[in-house]
Amino acid sequence: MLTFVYNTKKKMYEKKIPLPLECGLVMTREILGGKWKPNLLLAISEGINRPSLLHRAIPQSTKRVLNLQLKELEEFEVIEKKIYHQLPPKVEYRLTERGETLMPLLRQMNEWGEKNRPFIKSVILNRTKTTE
Amino acid sequence: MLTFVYNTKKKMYEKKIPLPLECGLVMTREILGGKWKPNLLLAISEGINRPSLLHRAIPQSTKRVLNLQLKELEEFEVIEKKIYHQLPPKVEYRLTERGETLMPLLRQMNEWGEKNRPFIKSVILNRTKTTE
DNA sequence: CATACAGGGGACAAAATTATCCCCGGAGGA
DNA sequence: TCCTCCGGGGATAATTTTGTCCCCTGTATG
Repeated sequence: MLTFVYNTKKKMYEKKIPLPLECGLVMTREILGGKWKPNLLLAISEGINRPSLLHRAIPQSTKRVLNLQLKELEEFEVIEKKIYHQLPPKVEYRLTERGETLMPLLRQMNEWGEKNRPFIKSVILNRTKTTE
Repeated sequence: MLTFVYNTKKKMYEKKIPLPLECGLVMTREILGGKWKPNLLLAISEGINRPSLLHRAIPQSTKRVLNLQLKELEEFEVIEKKIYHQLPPKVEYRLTERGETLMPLLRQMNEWGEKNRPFIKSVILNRTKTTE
C-alpha cells in the first residue's frame, strides 16, 4: 500500500497522517481550516490589515495564534506581508490575487452562517440542557 | 468578565473554550469544520447515501469517524437518517432543506480547491524539502 | 521608573479532534 | 465452522490544533 510522505523532517507541522491531495475540498480545508483563518481573511479584505487591528477585531483569539495562522496564510500565498522597518514597527497584510479569489467563498460562508445562526445557536445551547 | 457556559454537563462535546456565537463564519465552521463533513455532504448529494458506500467513497477515513460526523450533521439538521429495520440493516441519508442550501457553498469550495490544487500541493510537498 | 504601544516568538500545557482496536447482532454463503 | 456483509459504538491512544505564560527590541508618555 502506498504511503504518502511529504515531510521527512519536521519543521512546523509534520503531519503523520497523510491527506488525499487529489481532492478539492481537502485542499480548501487546508487553507481555510484554521480556527480564525476565515475571519482573518475577511477582516483583511475589509481593510483591517495590521496585526494589532486584527487582534482587536478578533478579541477571542490570541496574538500568538493569529500570528501562526497568518504565517500559514502567507505560506499559501493567500496574503502578503509588508514589513516597514521603522520604529515602532509597522506591518501590513493584504490579499494576494489568489486571496481575492477566496472572497466570494468567504462571503458565502458568512452569509450562510448568518442566516442559520439562530438555529445553530439553539442546537449548541441545547446540547445537554435536556438532561439537566 | 462574562463567561459563556453553554454546557453544564458533558455528553458529547463540552467545549471548554466558548466561541463567539454571533459570527456567521464561526457558525458555518461549526457545521463544516469536521475533517470529512464537506466530503460527506457532497457525496450524499450525489446519491452516495449509505454508510458503507460513503466509507468506500472516502477510504482514507474510518467508519468510526464517519459515523461521528454524520451524527453531528444530523444534529444540525443538515442531513436526515432513514433506518430500515431489516436484516441485513439498511440506512440511508439524505440532505434536508437546510442541507441543500449548503450545496452551492460546497461546490464552490470544491472548485476553488481544484483550481488551486497544483499550487497548494506543491507548497505542502515542499514544506521542508529545502532543508533536506 | 512604570506602563503602554508596536511586532514577534519559545516553551510548554491543555483542549479538541481523529485513529486504532476490538466487540456486538444476525443473516448468508462456501 | 469460518468468513463476509450490513450497521453501530465503547475504550483508549495518538495526533493536531489552540491557549497560557513569559520574555524580547525600542520609543514614547505619565
